[in-house]
Amino acid sequence: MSKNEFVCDCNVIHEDVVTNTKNNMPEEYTFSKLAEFFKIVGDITRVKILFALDQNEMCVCDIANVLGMSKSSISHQLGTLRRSGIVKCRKVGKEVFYMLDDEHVKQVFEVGIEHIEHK
Amino acid sequence: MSKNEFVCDCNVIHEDVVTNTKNNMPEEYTFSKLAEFFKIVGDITRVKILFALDQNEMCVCDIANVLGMSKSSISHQLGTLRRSGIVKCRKVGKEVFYMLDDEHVKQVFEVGIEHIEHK
DNA sequence: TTGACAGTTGAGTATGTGTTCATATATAAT
DNA sequence: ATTATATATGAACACATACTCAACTGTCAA
Repeated sequence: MSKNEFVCDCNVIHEDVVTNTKNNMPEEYTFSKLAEFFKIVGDITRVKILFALDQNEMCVCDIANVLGMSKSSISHQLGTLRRSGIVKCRKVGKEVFYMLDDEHVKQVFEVGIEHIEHK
Repeated sequence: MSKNEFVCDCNVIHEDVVTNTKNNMPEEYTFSKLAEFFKIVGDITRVKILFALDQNEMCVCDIANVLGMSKSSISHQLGTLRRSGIVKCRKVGKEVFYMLDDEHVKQVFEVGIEHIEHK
């Protein structure tokens, strides 16, 4: 217990780097939110939905047609996106129009596309 | 088969929007790459690793200590990050130093943090 | 050569997740 | 009221994935 105040099975190789980095790490909550956000975008169906909604607000049927998928599946994914605050909707009669909730989503696409084009 | 040339069980509500959006959609490969990239970043362990490597290049033991996790687990995740081209490494004796492979990763963090702070 | 150590890797397991199916809700039209 | 339609939702299934454990490779030191 003299030199191992860390909760893992490793020796500390570069103790100064480890200590400094530990001190600079944001709190768990920040990482959690960050990862959750990217995880939502990191699904091919949802990324397609977001791309479509970046062009037009659309109802569930429209999106299902654009992606060639079932309404149920799209509705589930829209629920996920809505609960994550990435998408919002307005109801008009029987139809529900979905749109992007956040202007950052466009920026997310740009960064991502820039990355994959850079490779 | 007269009005349903789409591969799903829905009626087309706004056919013009659907057709236009379909025409503007990038190819499957682009979406696939885009989603894959965000999926990799969208894990709390990997996002922590990337944040740490954004500050210093580090060996596996260092990262394991910073995150308080096992070397094996970190090594697995570093393999994933390396195979995705997000991280690269250099070997020095027994140690393997990992670093960010891509200058866009910093930008990804910025966009993500901006998003979660905006909420 | 032998032992110690940094790191990798495959198998196993537990958990998470995306889609489908069936059903429910809500609104509009007849 | 009844029917049709647009969407939502819970359960179930199939598949993916993050961690652990054990075994392995490669490098350094004695």
